[in-house]
Amino acid sequence: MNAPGPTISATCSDCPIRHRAVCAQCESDELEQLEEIKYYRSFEAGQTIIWSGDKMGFVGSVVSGIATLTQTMEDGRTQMVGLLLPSDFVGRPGREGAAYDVVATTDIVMCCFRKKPFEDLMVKTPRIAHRLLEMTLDELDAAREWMLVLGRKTAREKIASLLSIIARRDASLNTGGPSGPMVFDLPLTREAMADYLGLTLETVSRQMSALKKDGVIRLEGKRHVTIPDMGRLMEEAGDDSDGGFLV
Amino acid sequence: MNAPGPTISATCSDCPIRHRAVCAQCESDELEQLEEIKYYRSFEAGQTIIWSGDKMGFVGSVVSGIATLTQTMEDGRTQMVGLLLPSDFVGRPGREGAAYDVVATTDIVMCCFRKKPFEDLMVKTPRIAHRLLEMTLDELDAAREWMLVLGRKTAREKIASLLSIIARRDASLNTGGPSGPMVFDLPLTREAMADYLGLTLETVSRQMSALKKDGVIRLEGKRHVTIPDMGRLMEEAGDDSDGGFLV
DNA sequence: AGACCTCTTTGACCCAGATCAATTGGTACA
DNA sequence: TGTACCAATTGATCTGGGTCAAAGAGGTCT
Repeated sequence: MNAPGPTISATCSDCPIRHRAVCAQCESDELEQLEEIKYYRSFEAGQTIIWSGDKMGFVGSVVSGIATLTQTMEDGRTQMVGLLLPSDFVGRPGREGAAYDVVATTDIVMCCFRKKPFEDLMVKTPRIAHRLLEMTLDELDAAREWMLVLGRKTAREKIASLLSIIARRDASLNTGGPSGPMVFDLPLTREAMADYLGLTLETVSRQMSALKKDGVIRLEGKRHVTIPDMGRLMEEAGDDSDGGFLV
Repeated sequence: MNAPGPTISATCSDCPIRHRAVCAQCESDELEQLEEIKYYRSFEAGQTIIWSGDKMGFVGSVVSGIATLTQTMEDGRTQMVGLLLPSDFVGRPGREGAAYDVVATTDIVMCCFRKKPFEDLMVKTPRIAHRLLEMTLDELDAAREWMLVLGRKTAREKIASLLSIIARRDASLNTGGPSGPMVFDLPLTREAMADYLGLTLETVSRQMSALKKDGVIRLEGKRHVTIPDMGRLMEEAGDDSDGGFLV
């Protein structure tokens, strides 16, 4: 697909692998070993990184950019089943094939580990295995939280839920706490939002307009969003507990 | 809640823990150690086994009966996020609180391990940790498969999807292969089915009647189901690949 | 500047599934 | 044998979101 990304100069110290993904609590010698089998790859917006059913040669995490996990029915209906933001992990150690398409939504850089050596390392260092279990449990929680969104929320609540997730993730990476207005650029087209939420793009557009009219969000251009009152948004989303869900 | 189940005479040899859950590939001395911290509990139909937010003192797997994982919004809307059939595992090693309610749908017997000793054992025996990672990845796949059902399928397809899951799970436990008609008892009320599928109970009832009228299923009484042609049911479900999804 | 993109918004209409309500059937209990 | 209770069915009507169609709003290329 793509040559190891020579375009970026990232070193492990700015690679999110350090603070959120695999080696969060690793000892330095374990980090060392991860370093040795690490490499970078970059993909352009729109490119499919992994096709469902393909065998995956690597695992890794997102350094910059956005990707999505998508499932498609034969007649073309698609449902996004996961959103990969910087520092999120992709891959199924111990599994052969991919279960869904992974598609780059923006230009994206990934920090990869070849699968075989990674699995070997995992066997030798239980700490990495435990960390992976933890990450997988997080993803499972997020997936189940999302099942509630898909199954029971209205279109307006769905949009609000998605915005609040993106806002929180964005904030935790860039700025300080969630006090005061939050500002971010939507990394998704209306169509991608629709695929995530089980809606049509027209409904997404209408509900965005409605939330704007009601002052819940402010929009400059199509993508630049300001959220004056995060609490208000979360009420709209139907989860009043500021409950920590994580995508 | 309940005393360790003296009502059952199960020994580990008939406990599903052996063939599908934690110790599937364990050595005998590891099994030995699991035996030591194992105990049984039983719950009555309708009883809540664990409340969302409670701290959970145990992990375990279902020996007999059915339980569900359920999420509830403040206004009472509920979404079932998982179905626990015999041999399924519950619990989040390394996590404090439960993320959702676990409710016994029928009378149920569980094979439990106290959490602390189980976690200790997990640290000592990487094989158990790996087995857990595998199980969690399975659950994640199932959850994401279900996201497609919730987000993109019609009511009829949803019902067919649920029936085909239950039929396959049931068959793999009781009879031989999936050839010839399949027969089973629905372990869920129409309301529970609705909560699983993001529908109302009336819609579930109507679609069950429609599938019956069209000869896709046969019904005796309210719960006893015969599926004359499994392939037909799977077409109705919208997944034509006989794809292995596992609840 | 104009032609051509792709993404987005908005309007008009329709329908699958929700809602409200009445009826049926089974079974437990007195 | 009646009444009380629950799960399930079925009917009538309403509505949120889908569908189809037309425009607007930035971009980019020549």
